[in-house]
Amino acid sequence: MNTKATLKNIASMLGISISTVSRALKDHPDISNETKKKVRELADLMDYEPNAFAVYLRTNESKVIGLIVPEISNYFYHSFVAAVEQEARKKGYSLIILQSANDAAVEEANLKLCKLNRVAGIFVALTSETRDMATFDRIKSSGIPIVFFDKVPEDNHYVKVCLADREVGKLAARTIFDKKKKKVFALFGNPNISITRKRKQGLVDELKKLSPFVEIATATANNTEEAMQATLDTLSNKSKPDLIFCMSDEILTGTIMAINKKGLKIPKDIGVLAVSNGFIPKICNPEITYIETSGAVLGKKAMKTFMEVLEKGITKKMDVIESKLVEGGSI
Amino acid sequence: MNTKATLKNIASMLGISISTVSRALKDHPDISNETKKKVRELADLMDYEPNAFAVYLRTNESKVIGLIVPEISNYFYHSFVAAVEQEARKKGYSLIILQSANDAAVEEANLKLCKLNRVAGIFVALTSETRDMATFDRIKSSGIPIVFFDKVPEDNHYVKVCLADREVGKLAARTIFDKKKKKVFALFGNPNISITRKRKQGLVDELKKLSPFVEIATATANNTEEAMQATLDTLSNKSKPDLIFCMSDEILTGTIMAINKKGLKIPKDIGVLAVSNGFIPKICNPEITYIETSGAVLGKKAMKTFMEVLEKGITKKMDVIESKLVEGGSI
DNA sequence: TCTTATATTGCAAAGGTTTGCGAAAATGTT
DNA sequence: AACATTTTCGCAAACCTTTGCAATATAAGA
Repeated sequence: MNTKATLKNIASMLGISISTVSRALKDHPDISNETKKKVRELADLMDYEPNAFAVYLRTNESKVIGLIVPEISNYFYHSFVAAVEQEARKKGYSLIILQSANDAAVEEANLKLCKLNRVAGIFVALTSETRDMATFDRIKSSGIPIVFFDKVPEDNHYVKVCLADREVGKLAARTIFDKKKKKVFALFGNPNISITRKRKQGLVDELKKLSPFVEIATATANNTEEAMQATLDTLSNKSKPDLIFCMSDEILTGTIMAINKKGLKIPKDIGVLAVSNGFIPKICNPEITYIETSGAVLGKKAMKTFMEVLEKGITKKMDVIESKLVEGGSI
Repeated sequence: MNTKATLKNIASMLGISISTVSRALKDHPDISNETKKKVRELADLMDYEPNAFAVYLRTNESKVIGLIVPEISNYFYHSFVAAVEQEARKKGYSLIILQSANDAAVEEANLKLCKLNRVAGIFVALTSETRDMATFDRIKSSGIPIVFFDKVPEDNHYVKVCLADREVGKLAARTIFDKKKKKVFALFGNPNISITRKRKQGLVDELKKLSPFVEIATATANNTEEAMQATLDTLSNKSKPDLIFCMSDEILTGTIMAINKKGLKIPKDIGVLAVSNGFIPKICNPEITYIETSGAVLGKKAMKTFMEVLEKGITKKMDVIESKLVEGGSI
């Protein structure tokens, strides 16, 4: 390994001072063109890159964003992550990605890690176990902006970017009503998280409002496996529902497996309506009708909000993404 | 914000020197238990965390790993990412995740970013466009270990972790032969990457060896869309194949969509055999028979290899993961 | 020629940590 | 009591960059 490419080495090789080199490289007006040229040439030759750690240490501004999700390998989140990564790069940021494995303790450890890495900001989707927001509050008050997305806290003194969850529920209700379904089995995720409650409320309330004659049964499942089991149970009843509503891709996956296992045909034997980003619905036959929730769109919005927070020092805000119905052939 | 939690502040508050505080916190034998206790208590109280950047600057050892994939939101990779993240955390590392969007230029930019962030090491799955390994070589010779996974370079002077691609092809061939299929349409990904070539070779050669009577046609597709189109074209021929082999989940997705569009039934009208991590095969009806390739397993292996490289300074190595057949009902 | 303004450059401190080495204090040994 | 050991701690340099301010050189003006 040759001499390391540092300001110091460049300076000594050129017989000028470190500060001159530093300024030359950032095109500071104080430096003569001649010197700039010399410096740039040698810097290029040596493949100089400023030491990000030293820069941070001096400027106290890191260009890394922490991103904490319950699980990356999950339907919605990886498209969110992909979008954020892309947007972040455009702004010169990189991403440190952490998974909380739906465990509040791991989530806390991850927060620590973010703090330790002095990230410029943190994006978080809460676990369903998260009760205590104290750590978040501490970090926030230590000056690191936090943007919550998707699984957000209910209090409104945070910066949040999420889906119009209640509207999602309502839209589902209206679809069910329009399609004249009479007996609905609605399957939700973990009841602790706010999006579950909101989607459920939206669905149930709106459905009641639209018609007193639609029967609705609800259940919750924490993962695909449970969703499959719950669906199997329901389908074994003497009086089957005529439509199953699935709150998420995770749930939908389990439901589809169950329906397949039972040998039932969609939509002849049973209808399916899901909330999804569309990937799974589109590989089914017939395609599943779904209410679209795009991780990519949410990701872009989240990054935009983050930049605003950074620039304007906002501490509370709630951005909401609208959803729309995408018709397949499953109802 | 109170006084910042730094060694300096702790030292001055306790009336001792910075070095004593530093050593006390890492349980250095030179320091008396009494002092250690005092220091620890105040440090806890102040919520002290060492400044990672300063530590790095001093020690030249960062605890961040760079991970570059063509796309996160893709079938195989996000489970790989998830696994690596988990293993990395156990070892005290965090992950910076970058996407190369299957663009060699972006890949290069990402490499730069890794270098700039002085990562401890880099995991890379090459894009199908990557021709020039010069940047990789430069980084490697600058002392940053690189572990290639899945889409690896062919030269054997790199550290690689990959699937037994040729074996995957052979296993597919044996399966096809066992199931007595006569007319195979094999759909592969981008022909530039080595795994495509290897899988194809394995399949074609083995099939020839097993029986001269099996007809095989091959095609390539760069994405789901192209795979669907290619499948549609084949299925429109007067003489349909009796089995379609899909090299990856991406391809499989397109093929399934095409089969659905055509209204064909699996396995009655056509058989399907895929290489997959199992997720998509399991939500199909009937479940698709596939040769398993687990991103999670590969991820664990990659992390293990990385630690070896770090500790023993290995510069060339090739780890291979075996695969097995998982029977569904699609053949 | 002397002053004043302008264009260039260098000095040095700061940011927080680690660590080799030397200093001081405590303890042990005759 | 004099010396040797051991225990405990502090000094200061180094890692690399940024930046306010001072310094020097050059050009312009009188």
